[in-house]
Amino acid sequence: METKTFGQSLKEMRRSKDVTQRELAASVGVDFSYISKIENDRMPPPAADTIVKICEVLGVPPDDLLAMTGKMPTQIKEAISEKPAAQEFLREAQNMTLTDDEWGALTQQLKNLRHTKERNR
Amino acid sequence: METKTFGQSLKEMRRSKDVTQRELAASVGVDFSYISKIENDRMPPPAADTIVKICEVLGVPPDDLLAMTGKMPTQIKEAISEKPAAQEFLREAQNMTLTDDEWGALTQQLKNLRHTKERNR
DNA sequence: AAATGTGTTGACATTCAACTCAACATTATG
DNA sequence: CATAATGTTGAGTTGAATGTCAACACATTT
Repeated sequence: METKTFGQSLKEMRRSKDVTQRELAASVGVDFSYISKIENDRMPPPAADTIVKICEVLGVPPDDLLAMTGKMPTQIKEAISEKPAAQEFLREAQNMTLTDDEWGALTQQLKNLRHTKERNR
Repeated sequence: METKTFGQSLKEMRRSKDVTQRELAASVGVDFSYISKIENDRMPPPAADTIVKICEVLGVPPDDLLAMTGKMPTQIKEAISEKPAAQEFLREAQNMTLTDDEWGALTQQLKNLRHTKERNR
């Protein structure tokens, strides 16, 4: 399974929206040459927040690109930073080295959590 | 509820173990003046990995100090970076802005997850 | 072919976290 | 008090992340 690079993915996304590097760069607020380098994998992927902006401009969800880089948007990072309970959860999870399936199960339970609450109102 | 600062906590921990700043610094591998600044909150808390080392030297679990700083050890960060499933979970959790109680519930379910598995073996 | 739009490249700039170094101040001990 | 041990402070350093700028190349249109 040949996985696409970050740059390749971005280039495809941008072209599919019929946007030039300069247009994208201007909207995002970076230099257009930077977009070029990213698309050709001459530089590492941009900061998480920049990725989010790029995706906003292109009108696509940032999840895929973010996942490729292993970066987390500032917003999410901060939310976790402020929550000791969340950190404890993560440390536990780390200790247990969860599988993807197990993470999936937890995501499901996350949703159930709220649904249960709804029912209890 | 007057919460202790990071520096205050560290200073107490260190003194309770009867260790000097220089001793601690040497064992951890930083300059002793840095320890001083941290203890007096003249500088922000050190990197997560340094906090962990400090706690190892002092023989205490790093969890409390880490929680105060909102930082995550490299090891944990990397583990998450490599797990898209974990990132998806975190994004979901972020969208839902979980309460501490809800995080607690999830931590509990995290443990159940494994217990269930054990039973199923 | 000239001008214009678009993409690429190399060198350099900026910012920030996380420290170090040298000097001085304070506290404890003989 | 003298000396050593310990702690404090201000200025500077270092490396990584995240870009910018200027120059050039290529492709397209007029």
